[in-house]
Amino acid sequence: MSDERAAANARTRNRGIPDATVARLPIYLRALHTLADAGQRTVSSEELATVAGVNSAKLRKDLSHLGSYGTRGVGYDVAVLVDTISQALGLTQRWAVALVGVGNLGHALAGYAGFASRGFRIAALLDADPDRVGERLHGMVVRHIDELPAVVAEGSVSIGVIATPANAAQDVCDRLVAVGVTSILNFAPCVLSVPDNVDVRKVDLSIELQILSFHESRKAALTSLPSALSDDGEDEYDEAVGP
Amino acid sequence: MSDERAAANARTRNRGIPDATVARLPIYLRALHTLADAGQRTVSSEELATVAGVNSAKLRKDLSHLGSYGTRGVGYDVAVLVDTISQALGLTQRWAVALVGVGNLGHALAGYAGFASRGFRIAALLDADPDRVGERLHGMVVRHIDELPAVVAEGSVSIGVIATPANAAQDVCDRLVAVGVTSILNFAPCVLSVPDNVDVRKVDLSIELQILSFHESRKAALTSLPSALSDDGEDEYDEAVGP
DNA sequence: AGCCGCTTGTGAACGTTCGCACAAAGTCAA
DNA sequence: TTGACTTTGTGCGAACGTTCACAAGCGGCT
Ligand SMILES: NC(=O)c1ccc[n+]([C@@H]2O[C@H](COP(=O)([O-])OP(=O)(O)OC[C@H]3O[C@@H](n4cnc5c(N)ncnc54)[C@H](O)[C@@H]3O)[C@@H](O)[C@H]2O)c1
Ligand SMILES: NC(=O)c1ccc[n+]([C@@H]2O[C@H](COP(=O)([O-])OP(=O)(O)OC[C@H]3O[C@@H](n4cnc5c(N)ncnc54)[C@H](O)[C@@H]3O)[C@@H](O)[C@H]2O)c1
Repeated sequence: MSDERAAANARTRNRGIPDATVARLPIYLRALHTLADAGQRTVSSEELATVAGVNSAKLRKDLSHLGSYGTRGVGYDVAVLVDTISQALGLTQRWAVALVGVGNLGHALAGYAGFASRGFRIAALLDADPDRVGERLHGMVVRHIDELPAVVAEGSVSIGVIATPANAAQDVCDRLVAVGVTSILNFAPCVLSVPDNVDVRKVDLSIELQILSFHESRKAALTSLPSALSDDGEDEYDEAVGP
Repeated sequence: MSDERAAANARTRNRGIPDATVARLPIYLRALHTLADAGQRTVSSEELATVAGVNSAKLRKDLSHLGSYGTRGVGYDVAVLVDTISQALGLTQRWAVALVGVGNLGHALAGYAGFASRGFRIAALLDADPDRVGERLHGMVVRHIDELPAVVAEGSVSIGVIATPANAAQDVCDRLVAVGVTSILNFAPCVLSVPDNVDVRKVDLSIELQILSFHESRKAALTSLPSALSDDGEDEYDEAVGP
């Protein structure tokens, strides 16, 4: 082994699987399910990479973090890979999710089939509005946010989804954390403050649109200006392009 | 097996502002709006970084890509920074957006105030279902997807949002590209294939949940293992935004 | 004016991610 | 068994991103 350095390096901050890889595993899993449904038994890294929209070397390196499950000259067994990735992502168990905020977005989320088709179960719908509490929705009854402790205890909830307005999100977040939720998915456009042991991920539509806007205006500038737009970050203070 | 490396390969060209920075500019912008609403005139990198949930050195480096707009010993003028970032993101113009797929999610998106409050305008709602076409929704009428060419031409639409089922997404995407849309936000859980000049961003709820699942199961494993309490969580935490 | 404390802007070190290129390891046919 | 062929798994350098640390610059105070 020439892994002295690698071992020392890994020991410094060993997380096992790189973040970038973890973020892609669900994409591979989805692609594999598609292939499995089409009856395909094995798949090469080249083919799977194409379906998943990534480079094949990257795919192989990603999978190598999970172990060595391929067969050289053949490829990967689709079923084995599905199991392996599911295992790595912790999808062998069914996670219970509490959805807080049953407004416009919350209604859509509550009925989203993609929750159940992956290993997630909506354990409860919660809202603060008395008019909403008691509403029947997709076989569930909306309960009051004050019932959160009971709901979490009953359902072994460890994941919370926040779909409230931004000004309520931190309060809801604090309540979730207080009752033991350690993973939060936040749809509200705000930064949440949580303890170190709690993971937060956010989905923000308007951030995505603004990123598209950046590229779009860059493209528009390129079509009208033939010269390359180059910024050397030196002492020149060149104002950005206008519309 | 035609075009797989399309997107990743094309973005090798130097763009001036790093991708990671562009992705954070909207967060800074939101934080700045909050501060401005609270009447604050200037802000230090330390304070703004705290509100935005990032490291202050990172914030300063990000802003330095836009030019030198701070005053040493004082900080940044909030209004100037809002203008500068808005300019950089191309938000000085109002982008027209076409929303395709007015189902559960589409209904929520159509009514989303966050569209308009940033510089985006929903120019049209489109669906393929004859029963949905003609429906009035938030002051707009749902039109048939076949009217897309007319809709795009009328409204100067350059951004498309796809909220159809996954099996229709590629077809809708192709139609959007065919009529000149060059930025697409995709909510369907699938990989879209587009020409090099088209940008695609995706929002995928179930990927986010699966990433949370990974960390959650990692945490569960740690509580039963006595050794090696290394830091696992790597998230954005720190302060929240104001009222 | 001169000093002092504060904050920006950035060089440099470090960490992470990417993708090429290729040896190793397998299949398959004869 | 051998050899042709296919595909994995990974070493490596480059590109990208993050963080530290501090000189340079600014405002205010004496
Ligand atoms: N609608 C969209 O398409 C969309 C898209 C992206 C992001 N978002 C964000 O998602 C969030 C919800 O959006 P929406 O359109 O559903 O808003 P909404 O106003 O329709 O729904 C919000 C719901 O949260 C409930 N609520 C308020 N305070 C609460 C509290 N303290 N505890 C529990 N519930 C509480 C309200 O009673 C309401 O039912 C917002 O932050 C919005 O910015 C919405
Ligand atoms: N509902 C959610 O909370 C949620 C969350 C995340 C992702 N998604 C994804 O968003 C997409 C939409 O979800 P939904 O729950 O709104 O589904 P939905 O079935 O309620 O709505 C889909 C809409 O798309 C329309 N449509 C179908 N084919 C079309 C075509 N070729 N052209 C134009 N319109 C077409 C349908 O008529 C329907 O109105 C799905 O891909 C889903 O996986 C939904």
